[in-house]
Amino acid sequence: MPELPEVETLKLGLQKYLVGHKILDIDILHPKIFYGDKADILSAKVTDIKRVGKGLIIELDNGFCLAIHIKLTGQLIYRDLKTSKFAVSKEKVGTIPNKFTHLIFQLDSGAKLYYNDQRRFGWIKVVKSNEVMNLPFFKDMGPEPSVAKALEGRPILTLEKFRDLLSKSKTIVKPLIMDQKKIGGIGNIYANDALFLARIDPRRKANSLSSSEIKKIYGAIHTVLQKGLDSGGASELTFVNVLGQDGGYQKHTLIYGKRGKVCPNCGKEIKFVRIGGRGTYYCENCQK
DNA sequence: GACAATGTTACAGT
DNA sequence: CACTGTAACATTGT
Repeated sequence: MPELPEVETLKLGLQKYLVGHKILDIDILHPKIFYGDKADILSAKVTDIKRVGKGLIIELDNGFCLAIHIKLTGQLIYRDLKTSKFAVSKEKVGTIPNKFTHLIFQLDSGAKLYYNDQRRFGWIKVVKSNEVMNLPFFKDMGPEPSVAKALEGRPILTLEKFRDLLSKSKTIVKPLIMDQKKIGGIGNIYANDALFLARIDPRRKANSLSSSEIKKIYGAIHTVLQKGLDSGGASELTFVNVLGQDGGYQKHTLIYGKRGKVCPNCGKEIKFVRIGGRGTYYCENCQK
């Protein structure tokens, strides 16, 4: 997914194009994706879009909201008279709607919001606005790196909190920073790149890291997330922005995905191992 | 065919 | 309770 920079990219796009629109109807082509009663939101108007970690919230003006998680392969694509003229990513979207389109939100003035999802892991839930943070995925979400604005009131990942978290955990550092209950928003691409940038071996135990190493990782996390955001996200699998266009970070990863290639820092071969079930790339020479 | 893929959760085991 | 590993969800690409 869509990790924090990708979801933030979507959020900004939805804010620009969706706010002010009324939801007239929802075509549910695949029921597994949609939870709740669509009658609760018909003719409601979108007032704002929020982000909680890798989750999205579409706020409505009738006391309800839509909580969204696009998991690995979800897409939210907005089309109206104007944006229909923009070309969508030929490779990641093709035509719209397509065989992976599972929900179509019919908006006023003929605008539409499409939810596509190749693997159908994602979900969209109708929830009362004042209960949305009770959803397990949102309730347990850890503090947010401060590169992008999250929902008001969400805790921020300060260096002190980060230091406290790492120094008290016996877990391996890479799965720890990817644990959404510990930190909201970091996934496999940015975890790999942040640890490479900080020159830390992803297999290190968190509580073995020195104070200055922790500070380096903290800085590196913010640097790579910001870079991801500046590139409009990473379109490694199927991610596209709200206009259906590719992001650029996948072309600029530091080490993620470079299996069999050489380290950009020292030229030695990049190692690939599995840590916590996830593909992990690192340079034995540079990351200690 | 085998294996891997930006995520999350449930469960079994240590 | 803390932590690790595995499978599951479904599909595509190498």
